[in-house]
Amino acid sequence: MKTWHEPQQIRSRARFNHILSTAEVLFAEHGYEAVTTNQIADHSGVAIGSVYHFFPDKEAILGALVERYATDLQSLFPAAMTIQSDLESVAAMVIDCVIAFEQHHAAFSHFLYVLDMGKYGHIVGVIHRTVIAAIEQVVQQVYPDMPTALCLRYATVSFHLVKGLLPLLVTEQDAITIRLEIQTALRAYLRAFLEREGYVS
Amino acid sequence: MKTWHEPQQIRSRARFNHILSTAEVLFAEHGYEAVTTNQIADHSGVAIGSVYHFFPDKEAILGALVERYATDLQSLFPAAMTIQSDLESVAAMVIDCVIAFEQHHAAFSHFLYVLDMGKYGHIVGVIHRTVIAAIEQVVQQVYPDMPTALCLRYATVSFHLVKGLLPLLVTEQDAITIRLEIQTALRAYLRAFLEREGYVS
Amino acid sequence: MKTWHEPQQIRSRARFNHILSTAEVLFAEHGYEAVTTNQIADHSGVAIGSVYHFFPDKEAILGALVERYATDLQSLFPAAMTIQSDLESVAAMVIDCVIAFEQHHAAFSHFLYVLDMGKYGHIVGVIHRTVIAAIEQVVQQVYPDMPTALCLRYATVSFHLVKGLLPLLVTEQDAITIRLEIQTALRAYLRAFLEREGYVS
Amino acid sequence: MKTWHEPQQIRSRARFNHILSTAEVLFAEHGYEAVTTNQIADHSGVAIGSVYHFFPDKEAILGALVERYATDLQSLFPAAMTIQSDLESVAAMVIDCVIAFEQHHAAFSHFLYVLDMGKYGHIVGVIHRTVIAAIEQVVQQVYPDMPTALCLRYATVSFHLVKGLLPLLVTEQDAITIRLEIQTALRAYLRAFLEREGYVS
DNA sequence: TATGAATGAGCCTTCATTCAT
DNA sequence: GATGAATGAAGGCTCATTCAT
Repeated sequence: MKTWHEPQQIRSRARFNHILSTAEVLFAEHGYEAVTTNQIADHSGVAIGSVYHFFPDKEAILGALVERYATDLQSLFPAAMTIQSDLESVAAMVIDCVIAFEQHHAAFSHFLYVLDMGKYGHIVGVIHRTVIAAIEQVVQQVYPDMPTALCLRYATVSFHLVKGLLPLLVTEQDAITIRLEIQTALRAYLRAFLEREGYVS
Repeated sequence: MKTWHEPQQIRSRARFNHILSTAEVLFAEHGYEAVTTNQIADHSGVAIGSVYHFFPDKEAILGALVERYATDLQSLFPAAMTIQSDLESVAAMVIDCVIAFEQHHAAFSHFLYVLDMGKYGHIVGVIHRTVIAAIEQVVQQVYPDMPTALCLRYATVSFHLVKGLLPLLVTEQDAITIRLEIQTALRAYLRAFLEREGYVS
Repeated sequence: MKTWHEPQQIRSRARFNHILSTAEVLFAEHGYEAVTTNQIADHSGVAIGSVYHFFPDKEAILGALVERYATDLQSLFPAAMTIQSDLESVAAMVIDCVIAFEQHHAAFSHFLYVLDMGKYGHIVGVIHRTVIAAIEQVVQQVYPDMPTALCLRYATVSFHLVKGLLPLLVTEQDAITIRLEIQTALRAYLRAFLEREGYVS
Repeated sequence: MKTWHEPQQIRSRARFNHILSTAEVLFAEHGYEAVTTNQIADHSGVAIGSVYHFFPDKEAILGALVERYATDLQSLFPAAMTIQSDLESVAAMVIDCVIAFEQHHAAFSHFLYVLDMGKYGHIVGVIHRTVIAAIEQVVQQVYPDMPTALCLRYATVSFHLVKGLLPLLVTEQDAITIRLEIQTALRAYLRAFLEREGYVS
């Protein structure tokens, strides 16, 4: 039996979102594993039973948050990217987009950089797939005759390239320089990739 | 004659190493957090008390293993590499070196890719620093007049670039293609970096 | 004209019975303890609050169902049975009567065989008493001058004898043989009892 | 990994038995389901962790107790029964044996009469099988040429017959009379069974 | 030194019941 | 009357660490 409910009413949805936002803050601050469901309840000003009224288990909270992020993510990229016909300048703004996104989605970097993919990949994976799909789509639009598989490969690699570099923005002291470095790397890879595959514009 | 007395220090060190190697295998298979200290003891054929005789706590086991890896890591890049004046061909070898290293250090990829840096960075960080230092050193030798800070930056960025991309070798189906892609990215970044900083050969 | 007003009492009683029948099915399938009040509400298509409108607590649902069974139980033994002067052939029918009853009262065997009497005896006990009273009455009619206490004792013992044996019908593979065995036991005890007490026909 | 241990040392075995005996008393008094593992720990004067050091989970405590009972059961029946060549007099003492057994095994009747067989049959079943096997063996010895299947059937039915009647000793006020009644029933069934199958002595 | 039994705080989850709407 | 979101005590179990032998 489903003892939990996807909220339909306004009141319910407010509560649902409230719990989710509380969890978001806690996840961002202490990490998913370190946060207990009772903490989420307490900080939400809600009984633990209410948390389990909305979510079947702890992982479902993670899942709901990820889904929320994935939704927001979909309205993030296309808007900024599709207009540009120049892939290089697209590459330039991707990083800024992500950084901006992180600002308004407290737990995003935790999901992206620290959560164990082997353990939570089946949940967090949507984020990866969403971003990769967005990149893929842009590339496909600019190079309509590029094979899908190739688009996907480029999207996948460049996504992980940026994903691997972004944490340096926090780790290293000179964020501005790092941002430049990431752009350099991303653009360099793009150019090399296109050249190798014979798509030199 | 006390010939039957095995020197205590040696026996001790053997036990220490044995426990560590057992932990290595377990960490590699199940991940650091999932492994219990009692498991390590059992699989080592040693009492849990003995584990705590050698290591003050669980993190110390991680620390010792990381240190062992850091030591081995110093001979990561063969001497031949530094001789190469062509950094591009060096870049080509780096990936193979790391892959080879992973083969003989079961938990390496777990430490590098999945362990939460926010939580264990103070322990695992040595690995990062060691590899980065190695890269830095190679670059410094090829470009003796490049400022240290710049060398370090290049080393740091390229390290994270590769670190971000390597997991794809396991995730994606066509490992050979991925390896090519990583090399492309690494070389492209190197070239762009040198060009931008005015070190065009 | 308020023809569109369904009489409240009837609607109420219908709801009551509906909930009860739903609970019956669930109890039969999963057992009383395993079924939650929310499950009963959901499967009834009724709000949990409504369940508690009709029943003060979970045990009251059990109680109402038991009472319903107890009522039906009073017509357990067909009128024809009492006419029979031969108690042995009566004994032959008893088992079939109970089996037939079980068929139309899904949770009956659960109440009779698995529910903890120490915990729910004060509720389920009615069933026992009703059946025993029915048996007692039959015996009394056939042997009008048998002391009530003796009738009661016989009824009690033979009831528990059958109750102890009936579950074998489900447990053991050859139900037909088992049914024969139960009849043998029941009749043998009857004969021995009558003989011992000096009621040999 | 087995985090719990079957105790080998004397100290350990004492603790193990102590916990088990505490559980026995609690099970007997409140029933298996009502007793919490923490209660067992508290009443044992032991930390909850110690309980889980010896038993993998709550059901294992039940299992260990059942096994202990099954062992004791095996030394109970043969001794008393095998000597007698007269099955009827054997039947006479069986009840006394069981009653005596119950006196020294506090939770026995709870296991036998109230524990849900559908849920715990896979654990408690050993008791059933042990007793049935004992009866079967005795019958086989007295009637060596009776088919095994028939022996088993008799053993099974007579076991459940007694099992169904024994609780009356506690429920009803006149225990002596009930005991007589049980013996009557058991003997009557035995005689009828033998007669029907053509084993009249 | 080596042993391994013992510890206990704390985690995730369930479910009968209430009460404001 | 009907609704169903909200409650929160309580339960089974884990595991890093200690310490008496």
